[in-house]
Amino acid sequence: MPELAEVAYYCGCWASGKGAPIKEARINSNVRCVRGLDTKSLIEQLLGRALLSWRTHGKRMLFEFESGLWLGAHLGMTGSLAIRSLDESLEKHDHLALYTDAGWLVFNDPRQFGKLEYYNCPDVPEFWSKLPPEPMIPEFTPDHFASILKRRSKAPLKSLLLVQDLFPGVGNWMADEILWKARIRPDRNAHSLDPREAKKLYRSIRFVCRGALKHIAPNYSDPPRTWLFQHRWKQGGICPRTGEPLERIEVGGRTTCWSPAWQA
DNA sequence: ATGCATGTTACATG
DNA sequence: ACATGTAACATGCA
Repeated sequence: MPELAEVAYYCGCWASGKGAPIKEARINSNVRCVRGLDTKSLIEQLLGRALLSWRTHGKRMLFEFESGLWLGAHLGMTGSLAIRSLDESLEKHDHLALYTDAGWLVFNDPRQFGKLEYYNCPDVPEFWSKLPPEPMIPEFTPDHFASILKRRSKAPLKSLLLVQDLFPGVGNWMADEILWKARIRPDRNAHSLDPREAKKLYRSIRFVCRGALKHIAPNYSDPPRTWLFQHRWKQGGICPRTGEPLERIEVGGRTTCWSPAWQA
């Protein structure tokens, strides 16, 4: 589920727990999400400390707790965050649960492709400030984009858009949305783009990232029906621009939805 | 039962 | 070393 904007939404789900000291911490130490983690130490460190701040970068989330404890989270394919009220019980796959006066802050992930990490440092961990620019910010310039296209000229554009070091936060539905909006076939490669198409693709990336954040991040509402988003998974889905059937193909090992009459 | 899933990565291949 | 492709991971749902 979670891509750029869904991650931003889930990241905010613990907000009402801000400032509330953690009175109890539980971690399922036998799930894939915490493999290699010293869960005993993490639990000890969480106790008594309150959540101070949170931020996202692409599909990553980072939570700051008191006294220089930072909890990193990735939601994988099926992860989510929530607060469970104190009178309801925890749910299956609540792999991390932090008891506070505001409720249980939980990390839930049935498929366990998500990941939790922690860091001890007074300020934001070093690696965080070195992450590549997200597509919607000013630092993601046309020149930066051009250098990506030049360096990775042979991969199908659909695959390229999914590389997190290049387009942090873009996932399967966003990549399809971007290419549909730009009217470019998903199996084209960067080498085949003329300057006009490259410019169109750049603008589409920015439009989709910003639009997703605007529509989805505040309360998980769907983007408008003018987007491919609302049509892409339906059986017999119709392209909102042409009225013709959407098609599904596999590109770079991922299911890809596109509109043959619309994308060239 | 079968096939598939909005993600990442270790490993294989060119 | 670099770019790209494939399998594997663990669970739920149609």
